[in-house]
Order: sequence, then C-alpha cells, then structure tokens
Amino acid sequence: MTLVDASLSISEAAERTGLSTHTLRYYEREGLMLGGVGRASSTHRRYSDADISWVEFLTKLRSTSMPIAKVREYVDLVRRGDVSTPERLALLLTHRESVIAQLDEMTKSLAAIDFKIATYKKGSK
Amino acid sequence: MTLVDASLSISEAAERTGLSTHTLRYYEREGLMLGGVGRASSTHRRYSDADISWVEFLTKLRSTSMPIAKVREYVDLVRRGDVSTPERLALLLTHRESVIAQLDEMTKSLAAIDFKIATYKKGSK
DNA sequence: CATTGACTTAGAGCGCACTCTAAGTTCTAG
DNA sequence: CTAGAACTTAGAGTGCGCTCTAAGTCAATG
Repeated sequence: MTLVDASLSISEAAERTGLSTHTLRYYEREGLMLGGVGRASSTHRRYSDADISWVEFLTKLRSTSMPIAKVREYVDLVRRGDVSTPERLALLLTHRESVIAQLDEMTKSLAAIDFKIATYKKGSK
Repeated sequence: MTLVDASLSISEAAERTGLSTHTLRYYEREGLMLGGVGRASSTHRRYSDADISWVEFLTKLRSTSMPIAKVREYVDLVRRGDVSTPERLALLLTHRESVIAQLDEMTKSLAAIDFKIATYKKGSK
C-alpha cells in the first residue's frame, strides 16, 4: 500500500495545471497525452502524477509557441520508446533555438518600448 | 528641396517592414495607421518615413502580444495629441509589465526544456 | 496608345487553439 | 433510492489575425 499516485479527477487536474477541463479533454483528443489517461471505476478520467507532470511540460512547450502539431510529433516519438531519444533531442534542440530567437526579439521590442516610455517621461518634465 | 521622405509604394513598404501588402492594408483598415497613409497622384498609397517608422514600432507592440484592439487604443490616444501623453505612458507601462511577465515565463519554460535536453544527453552516454 | 503588371476596394475564407453546447451517464450525499 | 452535481462524448461555435479573391483601375513601357 502506497500513498503515492493521488489520481485526480479532471476538475482537480484542471485546478492543478491551470487549464480548463475543456482544454484537458481537447489535448487528449488531439493525441497529446503520452500514455492515454486512465479511467477509474467507470468512464471518468483519472490523472496520475505522471499525467500531471506531462501536462506541465506540455504547457511549457505551448507557452514557447510550439504548435499543437509539433507537440504531437514529440508525443509520437516518446511513444516509440527509447529508440527515439536522438530524434526527441533534435526536436527539442531545434525548438530551443526558436525560443532563444523569441526571447531575443521580445527583448529588442522591450528596448524600443522602453525608449518610447523614456521620451514620454522626458516630455512631461 | 530635400532628398528626404522617400515615399514608398505599398510593395516597397512591405519589403522594408517584412509585412505583406495584405497586412499593411489590413492594418490601415483597422485604423492602426497614425495619420492615414497618403495617396500619390492617384489612389495608390504612399508610405512616408514616418509611416514606416510607425509600422516598425507597431510591429514591436504586436510581437510582444499586444492585441490589435489595444494598438488601436494607443493610436486613438496619439491622435488626440499631446494632451494624451500621460495616458499613453500609462498604457505603455502596463504593457511593459506584461512583456516582462512574458519574458519571465518564457525563460522558465526554456529552463525546463534545457533540463529535458540534459536528461536526453545524459541518457545517450 | 495598347499592353502588362502593380495597384485599388469590399468582402469572403482560413488556420489555429481553444471553448462551448447538447444530450446523456455516473457518482455522492442525504 | 433519489436528487443533484460532476462527469461523458461528438461536434458545433468563437475570436483573433491575418490571407486571399474578384472585379476593376491606374501607370509605365515599347
């Protein structure tokens, strides 16, 4: 007997992850849930710790503008097992470059916004 | 006589700004072009240096996730003249906070991605 | 002065990522 | 054992930001 693997309902999972229940179901339908979410004593979903961790990583991929289709590619690689590790690494390294580029662009834009803010502050003196 | 204010056609403006001619017309229709783009010797648009500079700044607002509607708010303030400077400053300061938050979230996501990359690299040894 | 290519408008269409609805089923509290 | 809340599915709807189309006008070139 373990106390581990709490196994959450979809609304609990939604609360933990900050996503809506709609979005969690949508992600599952789109094939983004690594192993398929378990169903407990019925048709109701049960989210394991592993499911929650994966959703959290998935959210990080999404928040760095990885499209759903690319996330699915990654998921498909994971499903293929250890043999796909090099491909997963390549995919993440490519994505990493895109994140760096986004950070760079956003930083440059911030500088332009700060410059404009400075002119407004100067003008008000 | 000056050599300044080159005044570009829409396709030249598109080339300079990296936007499509479709998008430039769309932005104008949406009321995002500060003073209204001039028409030269006909109905054809002529983009002044000021227009181009504005499009460049507008692009920075957009690339930091400012919605079109918010850009339009900003434009409306600019049209109201100097009297709106405090409001423009407030709008940009608020947006600045959102940009900082986005940079922060993206940086955290990058760390998670880098961590995953590291596990793949370690595993392959 | 005709052809050809860039331009014009109004409006329809598209892709993405959700977000919601409807109709029905299942769990939980009293 | 029943009422009500929470869950289920399939599929429709939404919002945003473009992106494209159609039908026509304008202008520079041979």
